[in-house]
Amino acid sequence: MTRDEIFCDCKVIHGDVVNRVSKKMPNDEDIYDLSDFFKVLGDSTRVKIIWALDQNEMCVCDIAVLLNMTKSAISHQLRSLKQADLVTFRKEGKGVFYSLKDDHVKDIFEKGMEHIKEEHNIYRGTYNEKDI
Amino acid sequence: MTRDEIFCDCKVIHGDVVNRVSKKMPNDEDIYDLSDFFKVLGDSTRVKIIWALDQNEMCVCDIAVLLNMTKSAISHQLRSLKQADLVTFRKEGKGVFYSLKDDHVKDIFEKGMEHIKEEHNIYRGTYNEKDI
DNA sequence: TAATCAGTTGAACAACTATTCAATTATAAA
DNA sequence: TTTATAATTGAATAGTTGTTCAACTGATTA
Repeated sequence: MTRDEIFCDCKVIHGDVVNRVSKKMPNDEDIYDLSDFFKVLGDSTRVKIIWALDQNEMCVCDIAVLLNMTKSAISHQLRSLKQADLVTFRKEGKGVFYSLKDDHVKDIFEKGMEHIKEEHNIYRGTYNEKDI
Repeated sequence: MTRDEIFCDCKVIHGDVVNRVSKKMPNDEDIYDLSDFFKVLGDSTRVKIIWALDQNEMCVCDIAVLLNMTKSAISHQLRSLKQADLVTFRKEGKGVFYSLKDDHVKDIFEKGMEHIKEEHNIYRGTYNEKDI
């Protein structure tokens, strides 16, 4: 009994493909880590914070004013970014100064922007949407 | 009246930094597009689908069996991926075969994996995996 | 000491989202 | 035609998440 007959309302057409791909799939832990990582980047507030910190280290108040949000909201988001190892911080007097931890994110942002800009170009040129 | 005195319970310490960074910030539309793009990648099911389609084009049934999920659930997720212009499809008989639309995602996944693996290395020493 | 400000935290709430379920469409074969 | 399978769709639901609010900690200063 092969993988493609286990359950579900499918008579799989390409059991060979499924089996081959199945063996090459990353383990679940890596999948979850990866999607969790992108989940952190999937919020406009956090994207803004990352973008800002890429320009300059900033304290919570600075970010709050920059984004026109409360210190509490910013602090909560910084906690997520800290847990995801995207930002680090140093304390100075009453203030806490945050900064980016490494530059992987910058590369990823650039790639993401490329993707977005290309989609824009597609729509401006030939449009082909929903023609089923 | 400068940016840093508008509102909020902060006496901003670094108004100069805030103003400078503020001018360099991307416009809101780009920020939202970027975070929406990452939001699509921020789900383990969609990550698995993308990873699978990077190996081979597959029909909905194939993916459903591979991930041990219902066709309906897969179809819903494929819709998200389609809307985000990450996948495309071709019809053949009763089946619909999906495949990756471009290779931006592959680059981004690799960068993301690098980030994750580096975090692991912090905890487990400096062992570095380089196969592929 | 008391007062002030930067920042954090937890609970509550509203908004969002992934999956399930049932119904439906579409193509192919009997 | 009828039957069967692939795939899609919409509604409902359970789980997740971002922000607000209030209370709190800790460092600085009067």
